[in-house]
Amino acid sequence: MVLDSLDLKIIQALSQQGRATWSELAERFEVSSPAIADRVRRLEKRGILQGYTIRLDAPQLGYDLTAFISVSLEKTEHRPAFLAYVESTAEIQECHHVTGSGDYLLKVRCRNTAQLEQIISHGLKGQASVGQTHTAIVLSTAKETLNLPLTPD
Amino acid sequence: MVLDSLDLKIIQALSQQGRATWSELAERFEVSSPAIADRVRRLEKRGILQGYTIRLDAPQLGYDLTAFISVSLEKTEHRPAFLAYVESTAEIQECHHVTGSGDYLLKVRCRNTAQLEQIISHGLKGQASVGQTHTAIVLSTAKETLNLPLTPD
DNA sequence: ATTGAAACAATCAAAAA
DNA sequence: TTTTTGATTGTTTCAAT
Repeated sequence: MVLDSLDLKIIQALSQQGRATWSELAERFEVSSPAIADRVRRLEKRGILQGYTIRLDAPQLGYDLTAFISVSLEKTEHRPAFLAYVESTAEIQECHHVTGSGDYLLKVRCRNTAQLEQIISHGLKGQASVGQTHTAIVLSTAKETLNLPLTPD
Repeated sequence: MVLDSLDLKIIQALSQQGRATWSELAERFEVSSPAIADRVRRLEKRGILQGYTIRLDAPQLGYDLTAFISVSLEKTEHRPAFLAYVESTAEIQECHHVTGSGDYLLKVRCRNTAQLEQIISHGLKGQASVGQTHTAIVLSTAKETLNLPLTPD
């Protein structure tokens, strides 16, 4: 089953205004609000719409430091322990298995360099599987969004 | 002006359930719903809570390919044109100025390798300022969240 | 920050496209 | 199967405290 143009318009609208009311969207797209509610419920059920969240200003919350850490794993048998560490560490926002020089690319948000050091030297290097790491500190962020380029007909 | 424990609890709750009703939060945190509404309005006004959005399943929407592209800029005078290109390209979800070998680290979501090639060979390499690029393809993603580790007292 | 009233939005069942 | 309508329920908002 495919997405029609109304589904895409709803997804696009909620990407920008995740708390838009069904009646707002109903008016904007010229359908009834139960129709919007139904579409959204179905998108949720299909797992396309996974949930609702907020965009935060990390620096205002004391998170002034963002870093990307490339991690090479040596002992592949300890990979589950590494992934469990990643899962349990709230400062690690993203963890991707990637091609290229490192095995995993981590996006980390932390309060300061002391906390970053803690994560690299104790958290990551403390994992039996972790070999080399390479850290790139974010100096500034020009763009950061979750939006996907959806093209409603 | 600082955040108190109720502010942090609201932020944390909305991070997980961005459409939670004020009355739900009011009951959970044992205050009235106008109190929740007021806190949220103030967090929005201060720019701490920047907005509401949704989490999408990118593969189900046809975005099967995620890549991180490290970009080196040569002619620094064309940097604004590069940033304008980044801004105008919906497939580029993130662009960070970073320390280390490349100047910028881009997170890109696209439909397939053909589209990735288009972005690298025409989009990026078409910019006067862009020198070398290094692309890491995401094989799988173990973690991907916007949440910050907030510690309510 | 709370209370209570008014305005508004979401949901459900029935029915129609 | 999906949408609309209209009634009901629940939520947000506002003024007063």
